[in-house]
Amino acid sequence: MLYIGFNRKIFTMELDALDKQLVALLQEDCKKTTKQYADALQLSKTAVYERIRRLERTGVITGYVALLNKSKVNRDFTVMCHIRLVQHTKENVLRFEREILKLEEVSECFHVGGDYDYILKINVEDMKSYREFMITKLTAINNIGNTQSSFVINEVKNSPSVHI
Amino acid sequence: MLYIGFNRKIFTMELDALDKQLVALLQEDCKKTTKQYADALQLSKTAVYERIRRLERTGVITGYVALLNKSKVNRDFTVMCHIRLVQHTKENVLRFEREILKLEEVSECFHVGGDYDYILKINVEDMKSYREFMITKLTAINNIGNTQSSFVINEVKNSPSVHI
DNA sequence: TCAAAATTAGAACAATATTCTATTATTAAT
DNA sequence: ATTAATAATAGAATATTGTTCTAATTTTGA
Repeated sequence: MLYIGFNRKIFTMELDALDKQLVALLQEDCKKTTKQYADALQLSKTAVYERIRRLERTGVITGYVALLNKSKVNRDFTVMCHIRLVQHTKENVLRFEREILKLEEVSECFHVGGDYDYILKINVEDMKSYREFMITKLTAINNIGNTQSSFVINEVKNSPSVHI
Repeated sequence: MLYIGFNRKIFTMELDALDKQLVALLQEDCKKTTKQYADALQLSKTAVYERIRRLERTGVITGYVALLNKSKVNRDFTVMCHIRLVQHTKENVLRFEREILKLEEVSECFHVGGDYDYILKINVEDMKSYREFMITKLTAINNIGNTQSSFVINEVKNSPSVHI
């Protein structure tokens, strides 16, 4: 697979069945010992070690992070916020996205097609702090047309991993 | 902070400034050495080691995972799918959520208030596979009223971490 | 103010990651 | 199909880091 262009993917690394199994395990828990992954895959420590290094080197694995229980840190009030811009000039779009990146309450932000222009996931402590966030930070950004907030009643599933 | 009830949080663990710094570091990169975190926090290895263990033991940290570059594994076609149910009986809701949990293409699913009942994040290879997913898996679930798919044009921000 | 409990530092030890060498398997060209 | 070159693997050797231990220090609560 070959793409032309600047900063685009040049090729898709071929992952064999063992790589896929390994990636699945690492997406579940990246803190097991090499030996544990090796036993699961019926390979030697070295084989697994080299495969992980290759996945890192080729950019398949981008990092390793700790996950938190949001309720334990008082950030379990989640809102999906839909935003419509007034005007879609390139400058407006870029400036909006730049401003959003500064907001620590926003954990996800997607530019989408359809009814609204952006869908954001926002994590705060409670409704009061959401209101505060809205009036002092979000709507302070220029060029926002209107917003629609969908409050999360229940997190059915929330995983950073992708099935391959 | 104290709550009454079954399966609710009993107390919120008090995190001091060092804990918060540490959690922030671990959410960025959980594979550094204890010594590296210790240097950053101006603490000894043991102090950091014990703090991490406590964060794990008290459930603040729920796990450690590898993050992937979705484009490298051909799962960079992302769709935010809004779903309305026909009927909201308890059984219908539970059955719907149970079915959603089985779908590996769905990485996030939130039960929300507002215009729609559920907002899903779906990761597949391309539009063709999304169509396939829609007609064979998603709409095969009973009790779905209608859906609205917002295709992601650009991921402005997509992080599993929360700012505390 | 004092005793009890928790936190921390530094050393000692155990476990694991990483490197090295040799062997085996895979690939690509003839 | 054969062979040379390359890549992947296993097992041993080494280096690094995680984990435990002990003592000292700080914090907490009466």
